[in-house]
Amino acid sequence: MPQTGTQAGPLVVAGADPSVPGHGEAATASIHAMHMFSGAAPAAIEAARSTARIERIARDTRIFAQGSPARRAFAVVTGSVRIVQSGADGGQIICCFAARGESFGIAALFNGERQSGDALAAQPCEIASWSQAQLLALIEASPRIAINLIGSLGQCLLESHNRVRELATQRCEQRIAHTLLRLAGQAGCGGESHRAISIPLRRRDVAETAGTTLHTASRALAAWEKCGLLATREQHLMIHDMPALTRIAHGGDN
Amino acid sequence: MPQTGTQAGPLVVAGADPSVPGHGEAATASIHAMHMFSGAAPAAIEAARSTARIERIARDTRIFAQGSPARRAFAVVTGSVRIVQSGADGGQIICCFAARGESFGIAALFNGERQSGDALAAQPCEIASWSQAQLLALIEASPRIAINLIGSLGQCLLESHNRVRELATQRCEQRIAHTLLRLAGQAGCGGESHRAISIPLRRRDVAETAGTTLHTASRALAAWEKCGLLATREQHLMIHDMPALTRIAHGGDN
DNA sequence: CGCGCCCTTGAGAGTAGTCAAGCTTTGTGG
DNA sequence: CCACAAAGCTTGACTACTCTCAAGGGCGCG
Repeated sequence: MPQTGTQAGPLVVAGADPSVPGHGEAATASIHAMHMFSGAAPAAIEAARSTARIERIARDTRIFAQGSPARRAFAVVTGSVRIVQSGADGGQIICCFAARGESFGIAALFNGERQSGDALAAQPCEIASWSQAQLLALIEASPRIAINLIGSLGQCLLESHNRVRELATQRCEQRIAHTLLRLAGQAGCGGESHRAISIPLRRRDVAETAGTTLHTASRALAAWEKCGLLATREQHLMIHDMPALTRIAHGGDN
Repeated sequence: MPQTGTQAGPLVVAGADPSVPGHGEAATASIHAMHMFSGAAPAAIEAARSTARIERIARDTRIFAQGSPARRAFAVVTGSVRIVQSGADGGQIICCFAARGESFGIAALFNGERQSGDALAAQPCEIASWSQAQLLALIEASPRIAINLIGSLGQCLLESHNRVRELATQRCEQRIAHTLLRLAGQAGCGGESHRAISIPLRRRDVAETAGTTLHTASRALAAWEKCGLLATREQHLMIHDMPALTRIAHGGDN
């Protein structure tokens, strides 16, 4: 566990933009707003602010690699990140997306495991990170941070269990619908029935999140697009009829 | 959040055996050995010991119910627990098993979520539990406990992601093999090539863990049993050829 | 003895994966 | 500004894995 301060070594991040010195003002302001620090002692938040390494990441750049030992805790300041796991046989899935304010790369941090997937910038990002030792110190100063992390890891786990059940028991179409609803909940903006997903999604991404093939996902989305249920514009999905999607997700039509 | 001490109300546990007063000696000794307390301050462990509610649970008894608010943290003293999630459509899966020394019911604890499944005693159990407030106090006294919980939740999450990938990309047979290997790792005893799984498993359990139907699981296990790869005796699985199973799991034969 | 639970096995059908081809859009370099 | 290449999307036809439906056997327990 090297480096303690702001002398950011190029340990994990390729493609960091050096035009950002390390502590952008806008970025540090939003550390308050992060899940993991909500309700923490002001001193701990200040410490988090001053020890954070903040980096600007270009789209599709890798933040950490599958199989590498987990040495840092990450959180999204702006943009979004997707975690992609590849199997030995070439099979790929998207484990999850991390949106603004969410942490990622925590699951393997305190148990000696290796990262279960590549973390890739789904769009241009600012990413904050802390070394394991720094995070431990922060938790020591304010255990509330650990509680928050337990809460969000738990949420991921519950969600993952839902996904497992859907994969095991539901039709492709239902799973794709669920996938969109989940993403709309996590990173959507708009009203009750119209919602736009702020993460760029190719067909392939939808497929790998829903656990199906590009072809099947494309067929379903094209069909829904045809009947006005949703629309795609430059890899951004807009849902025009949430109730109908919900009905499909619940197996309403067959 | 009611009750604070040892006046155990029948809040969650049905079928508790009243012949156990509350603090068995053997049970409290093994609190030391639990993951969640490993490395914690002795005072915190003592506090954990003195505040734990310990209950004896009969096989197939429900410890908490899917959809109920999470109010307590649980850990297995002896026996094993399975967490079963049921969908609105009747589809069921086994989210995970908790074996000796492992905690469960934590995922929904600090985020206001509800339990994602029923917790059922897979065999006669002794279960320790603490209220949310008690656990918070323990963590305050020794943040190491929170770190341990983050570690084990993280491990569950990594495992769940692996399961998702397997469900999305692999054949039934491979998934069943993976399931057995995972269980052998978690609750197995024996050597390199011969291993017995100490959790009782019906065909149905294997199916719901691997994400397939009773029938498909039965066919695969019967075939493997026929060629001496494994054996079943009274719902207990013994694997006789781990390398061969591993080969199947990796798609070795097709 | 009969009922319930668990396991096995067979036959048929359908969802979704695989293979294949062509279209649209985007970006790059001449 | 156009040509070409690369990436992404759509669609069709075929195949097969696995689910569904169905029936029957073994075992323990009331």
